[in-house]
Amino acid sequence: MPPKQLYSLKSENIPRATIQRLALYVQVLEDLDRQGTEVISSELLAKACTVNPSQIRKDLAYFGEFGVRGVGYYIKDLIGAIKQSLGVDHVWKTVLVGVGNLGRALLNHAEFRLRGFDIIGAFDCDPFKIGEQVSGLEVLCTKRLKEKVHELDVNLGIITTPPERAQRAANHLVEANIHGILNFAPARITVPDYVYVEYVDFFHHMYSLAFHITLEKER
Amino acid sequence: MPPKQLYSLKSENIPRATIQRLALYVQVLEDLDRQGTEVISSELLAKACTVNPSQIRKDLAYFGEFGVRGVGYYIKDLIGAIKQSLGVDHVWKTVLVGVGNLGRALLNHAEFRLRGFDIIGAFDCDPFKIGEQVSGLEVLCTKRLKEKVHELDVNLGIITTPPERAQRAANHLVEANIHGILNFAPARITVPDYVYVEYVDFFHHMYSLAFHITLEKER
DNA sequence: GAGTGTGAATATCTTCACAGCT
DNA sequence: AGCTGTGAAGATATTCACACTC
Repeated sequence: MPPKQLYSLKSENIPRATIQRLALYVQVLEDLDRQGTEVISSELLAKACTVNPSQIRKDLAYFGEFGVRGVGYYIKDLIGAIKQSLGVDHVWKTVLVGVGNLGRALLNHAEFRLRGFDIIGAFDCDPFKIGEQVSGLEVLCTKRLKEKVHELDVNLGIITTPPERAQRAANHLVEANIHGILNFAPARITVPDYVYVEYVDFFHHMYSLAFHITLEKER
Repeated sequence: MPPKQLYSLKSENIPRATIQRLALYVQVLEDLDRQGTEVISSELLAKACTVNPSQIRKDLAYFGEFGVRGVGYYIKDLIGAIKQSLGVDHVWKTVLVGVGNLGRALLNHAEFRLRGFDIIGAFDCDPFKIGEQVSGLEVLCTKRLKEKVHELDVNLGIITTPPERAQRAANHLVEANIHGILNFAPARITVPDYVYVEYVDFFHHMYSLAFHITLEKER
């Protein structure tokens, strides 16, 4: 028998695309909330997200019934419900490996903390960088990652190393018992099954732009 | 009758996922090429990309027949074929709007030029930033974007402004007749149909990590 | 023998359409 | 009357399985 859950997951297999859209809904809903809107229908939210209204209702239905028939969704409640469903209703402690240009930019990116991701450790293997202060954090030697992660009870890791060092960074994170990795390095990494990896690769997006523009031009 | 094409597109409707995977194949293939491998089967490439071998063959089949039965794919040839299919066999001139932490990091990111995306203009509306030199470029006022884009024949735009200024940046890019936009700002933007937009939102990925880890813990 | 290219089968995701609540 | 929640239908994407080629 499965353990009792914090929220009602109606199905085991939630499409990956649904999760991505939920993150989008939160973004758009928080915008609407700031603007003072209190209630919204799936139709209007759909328009703002450029998706189909049924899509939104289906996506939400995986987690529960958050709407009111004849009325729509109370925005504040819905934001709360989605955030709880996604597990972002609390702060996630995060470490970053690779203090290059991109790493620095992310460490200085205030939005991370704002969105519930608190980067509490910065690591690099370059002796010239170790000891440096970046955005209020002292850059530490990657060898000390495991120790620090245990000390501070960290859950997530971000890799911003050059591609050739991404696998080593991943190994350190796995060794430190981190179960979620966001990899910005343009390189595949191999990790055990229980570690979940997300890739952010700008070039894949640039390639996609190039392709679609080329296609359009040829028409 | 459609105009003659540079490469043989077998179908009009190529899945978006296929394009993303092709970019991944190029990445992995270039790695293999650097390591000196000359030929690879769909099975081995599939393993390296963690996808299904038929998937690879199907993806490639949209563009042509690049393999040799009984042998596999010649890596150098395949890289060339995919790059040509995607339209990344030549340099794409690119401008960037929003010279904040992230913008600076991208301007300093040598890999962009290496991968065929040459960022030749940096724009911002902050008078304190205008005139500053970043990675060999003078930061210009966003008002001069149109003029510069025409002068230099630019095709792609990157938005790295704060979310509240993303739409204005997009308007400037559309005005300058740019047809492809990579938007790093965590905000939806509205553009005409003929403009293709790709979104890069770190937080969507962070949310996804949070969700999958939460799910795993509850099991 | 080995491995591609591809139609057919399967799985997955999206949209429709409407019953059911407020 | 209005809008959600959802089974059924439709569209898309992935995988299988094998004919075909080197």
